[in-house]
Amino acid sequence: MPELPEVESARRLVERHLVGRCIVRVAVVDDRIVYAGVAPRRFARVLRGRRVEAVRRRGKHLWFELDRRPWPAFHFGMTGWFEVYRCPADRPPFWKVEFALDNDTRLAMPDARRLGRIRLLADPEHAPPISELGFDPLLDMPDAAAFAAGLAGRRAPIKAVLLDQGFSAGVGNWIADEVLYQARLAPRRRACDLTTAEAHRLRSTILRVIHKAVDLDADNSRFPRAWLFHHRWGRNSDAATARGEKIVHATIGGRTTAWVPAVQR
DNA sequence: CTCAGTGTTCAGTG
DNA sequence: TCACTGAACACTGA
Repeated sequence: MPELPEVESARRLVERHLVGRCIVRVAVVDDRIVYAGVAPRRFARVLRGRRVEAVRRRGKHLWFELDRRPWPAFHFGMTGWFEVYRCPADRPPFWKVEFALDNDTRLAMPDARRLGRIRLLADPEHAPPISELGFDPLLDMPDAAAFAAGLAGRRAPIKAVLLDQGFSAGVGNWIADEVLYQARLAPRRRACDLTTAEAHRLRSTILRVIHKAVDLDADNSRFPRAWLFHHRWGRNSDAATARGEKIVHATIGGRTTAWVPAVQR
């Protein structure tokens, strides 16, 4: 599920259903991996009875503002997400936490692979890991000059830099590939070797792709057909874009990378 | 049975 | 110290 658009979609879901409501019960599972730095039982005890005042996001991290600190913070890893329902029987498999609200609504976070994290922090925005994030393209994208300056100090492949959450928070594997395809940049190019014009093109492409995905509520079935997204999955050798361009798969920045050599330079 | 995967962290290297 | 790379983490589904 979780890159910036999916997490923003989850944020809006929770905002619709939880803001202004009180948490009457918190159910937890005893999972010391997903719960990071807090015992699940304490997490439940501290949050019961609190009122939700706002839901915030930065990069792939999301947290609740409550009427009293500390506040819960969530990261979805690869397989986490939020589900809202009313009937207790609809509690999803692999759930890690379930909040019951004062209007019979329930919110659960399932995470099959357990790479997600649930924290309890006095000030999530100003504590690691959120405080160590770089810019968020939706919240505080730097201007063109500052963006180019950021790339100039990096010798790693541009793909690896985009994946670095300390550079661009919220960009994950498919967004990085999509943006490089649409900006016509080869993923192995060193970030510091991009020209000013290429850096500016990359910056505006990041904005365009992320805004579009968010506008579509991260529903990938509605992403434009011309996007690489629909054609990149599976490392099959006959993969091609909608325009018939050959897609190549490689490992760059430690992740599977799909790109189109005929278009990306 | 094997392996890849919409992610992050940390040890090791230069 | 910094930047970067690759393995580890943990588990499902193809």
